[in-house]
Amino acid sequence: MKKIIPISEDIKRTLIDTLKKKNLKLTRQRLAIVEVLSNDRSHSSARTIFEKVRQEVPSVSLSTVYFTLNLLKSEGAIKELEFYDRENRYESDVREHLDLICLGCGRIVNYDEPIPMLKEQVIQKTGFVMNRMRYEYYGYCKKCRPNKGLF
Amino acid sequence: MKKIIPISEDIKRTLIDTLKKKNLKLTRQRLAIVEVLSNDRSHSSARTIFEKVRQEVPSVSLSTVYFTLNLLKSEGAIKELEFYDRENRYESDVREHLDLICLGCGRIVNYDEPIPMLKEQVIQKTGFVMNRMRYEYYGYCKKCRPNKGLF
DNA sequence: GTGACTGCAAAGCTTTTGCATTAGA
DNA sequence: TCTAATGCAAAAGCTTTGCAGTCAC
Repeated sequence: MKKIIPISEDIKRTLIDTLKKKNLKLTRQRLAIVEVLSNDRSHSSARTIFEKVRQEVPSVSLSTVYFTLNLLKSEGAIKELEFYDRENRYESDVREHLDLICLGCGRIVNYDEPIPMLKEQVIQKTGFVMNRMRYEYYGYCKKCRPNKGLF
Repeated sequence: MKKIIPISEDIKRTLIDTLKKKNLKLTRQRLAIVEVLSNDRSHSSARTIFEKVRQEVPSVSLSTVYFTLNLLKSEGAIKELEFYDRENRYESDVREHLDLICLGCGRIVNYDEPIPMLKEQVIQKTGFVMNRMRYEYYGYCKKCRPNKGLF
């Protein structure tokens, strides 16, 4: 019987394996960053990740955080998202999904239901080959909606 | 018989009407910015728009360009997109569409075929009400693909 | 005429870089 | 040991802001 592994453990393992596979060092800083990333469902910014990592490794620097995030990003192990509030956000769940971005509270929630893919259609009509996608809806979540009216 | 209006004229009119409706002044700088935006199919950055406007109004400043772009953005007349090369891009075609972003040549092309909307589905399952969407595919266009292989 | 707009310079933020020091394998 | 990774400070790039002068209405 297959043991059920929580998604965060799964992600953590993927991130560590990514580093190991490339013979990259598993430093305390990197392990702490991986820990934060894999437990984070809220699409944190580099600064937020830095603050959290600092609780574990007080001496960590922002440049180390950026360096590691770029490393993981270039290996495709995490996704980077630019948003309209100027700070980039990072997420460790690289499965294809729609992000719901609340303009009220700023929260970003994954919509995990399957979404229709246009891959085939696009390549046929335009010759454009997709590597990676980004689907985002900007609007208001259930909690913030009452303050804003329905539309 | 309805006269056929090129889309850029249409957009130009919309942008100017937006300004007029809000009692905003139609300065030389703003008119030049509107002109550039409405003729631009390439999702220009603020700097690029600035360079183009400068040909018409040599004294224009970057801050004026940013100020005006933010004005039009806050009125919903243009869209701002953050991309992975650090400069934001602006587009005046606010109709819903998929952007195809080539990682080779950097070009951004609109995919104008209809795309399935999940609006109803999302609001039903999550209570999230969408205002604005963003669909993007990152990959390689027909021209750049040969250098990169199919996948 | 008057308040909104402009242009300049300077500041603000996020992200990157250079380099001496440190530490993982 | 030996090289990659770290941390610091400084730089780089994009965007915003403060303010005095200017211009559209």
